[in-house]
Amino acid sequence: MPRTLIKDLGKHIGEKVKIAGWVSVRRDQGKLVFFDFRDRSGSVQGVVLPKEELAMAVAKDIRAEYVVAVEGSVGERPAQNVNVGVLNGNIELKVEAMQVLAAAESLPFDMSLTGYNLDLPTELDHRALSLRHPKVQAVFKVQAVIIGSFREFMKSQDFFEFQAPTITPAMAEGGAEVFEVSYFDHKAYLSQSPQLYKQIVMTAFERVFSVNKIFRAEPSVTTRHLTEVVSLDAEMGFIESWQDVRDMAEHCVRFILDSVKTRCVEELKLLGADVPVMIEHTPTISLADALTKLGAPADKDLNPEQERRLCEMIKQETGSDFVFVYGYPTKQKPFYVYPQKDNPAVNEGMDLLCRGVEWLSGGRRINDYTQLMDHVAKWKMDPSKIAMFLEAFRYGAPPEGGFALGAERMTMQIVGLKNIREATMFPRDMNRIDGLLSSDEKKE
RNA sequence: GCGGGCGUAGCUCAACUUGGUUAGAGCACUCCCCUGUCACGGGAGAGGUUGCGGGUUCAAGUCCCGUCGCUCGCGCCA
Repeated sequence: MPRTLIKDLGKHIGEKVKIAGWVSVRRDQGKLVFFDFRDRSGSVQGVVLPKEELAMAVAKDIRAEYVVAVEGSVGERPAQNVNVGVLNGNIELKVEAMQVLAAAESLPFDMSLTGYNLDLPTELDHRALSLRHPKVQAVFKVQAVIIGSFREFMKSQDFFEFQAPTITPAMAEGGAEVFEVSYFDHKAYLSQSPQLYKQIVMTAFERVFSVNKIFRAEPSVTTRHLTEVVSLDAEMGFIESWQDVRDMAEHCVRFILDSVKTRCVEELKLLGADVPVMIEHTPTISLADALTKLGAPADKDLNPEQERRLCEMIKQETGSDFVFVYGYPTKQKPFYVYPQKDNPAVNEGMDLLCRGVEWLSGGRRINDYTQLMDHVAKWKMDPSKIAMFLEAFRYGAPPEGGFALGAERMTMQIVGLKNIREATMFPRDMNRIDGLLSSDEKKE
């Protein structure tokens, strides 16, 4: 008999079916035994009646997370036992035969829907198991929709998808620390950003995007930093100003939020998620104005506490959970960021903040080769280390800009998690690569 | 790197403030009971070097010092 998916059982009332999946829980009533069965499509209650002696004999030994194949008939539940508003709440599988496909040892923690409550280190130490919990699965289903709808949106805007390299030479883009790789007889580095590559590819394909892992060797242990993250990158030519980049970024984020709201209804409900509000025109404020608003010294960047306060103020004034901040000190940002024409000390870089956390950064880039070389010199960079990048601009590059989104940070904030590690299936940080590094031997 | 918090059963937590018989509970586990349960219910049982080391004391899970680990905040970082 072919396998029927659990979500389709409602179409087979009165029929004999076969399902296969995991046992979420057994409720033993003595003469009656109930199960919740689960497969990739959903859950259903099974009941083993006393007359099914063979099935009952098997059922008595089955515990949570056993993998089973079950044959039986789909029946409507007695009226008083219907669960309204739940998948298969009106039906149950009357078990006639059960086969154990794989046994499971007793679980190291409470996997029940109501009792699941783990400290983060325990959740991560047992990732293979915690990944089976509906609430954990919901987080990663939302994340898959975020990344998928980023792709969908960029393609709808005629952006070309390319694969950025992970192994890079020493480009010294400045900023973040990089991981060194032993590369045959040489040193190479893990990419901390596809920035220069996406600009190169832009000069050939005009509008480009990439979805790839980036790596940062920062000694940061915070609730919003990882050493390995998914970066959603976009770059576009023929802009007139940085506002064109902002508008594209805003449409992109709006599309992603709308996709999640329509495609992840059950997941958001299960997680009790409060999706951030994006209003018609996202408030946009210069860094200088933001600092004035906060009563902060004029020459600094926003610290985390100020980012939170700014977001709270904007939320109160406009109802928006998002705010664009633009115009950063030119010297404090990478060499490729475009300085304002009338005030070159300030650039056309921008960030998108949401509820105190940075979701996106981007802006306009320098496309004029002479100006670029001038910055390379001022930033004391070695042109031979970024020769490929410079070549793209030496031979004609349009006015351009782009942005990058952090997929894990978006996931974290959309579903309302406190720690980015919960929004990452296999998080890497200073203390952990799957297991805790402190339990390994240190390298000499 | 700096500062705070925490470390008790497989998991989540009590007991610590004010040191005092045998360190408790829920879930999980083992056994028993239950014909309509809703990630059940009832009964019994097993499960602990209180992270580790030292100190104070008649007596330390509890107070002190050290150490290791985790965690939160800052810094760094986008």
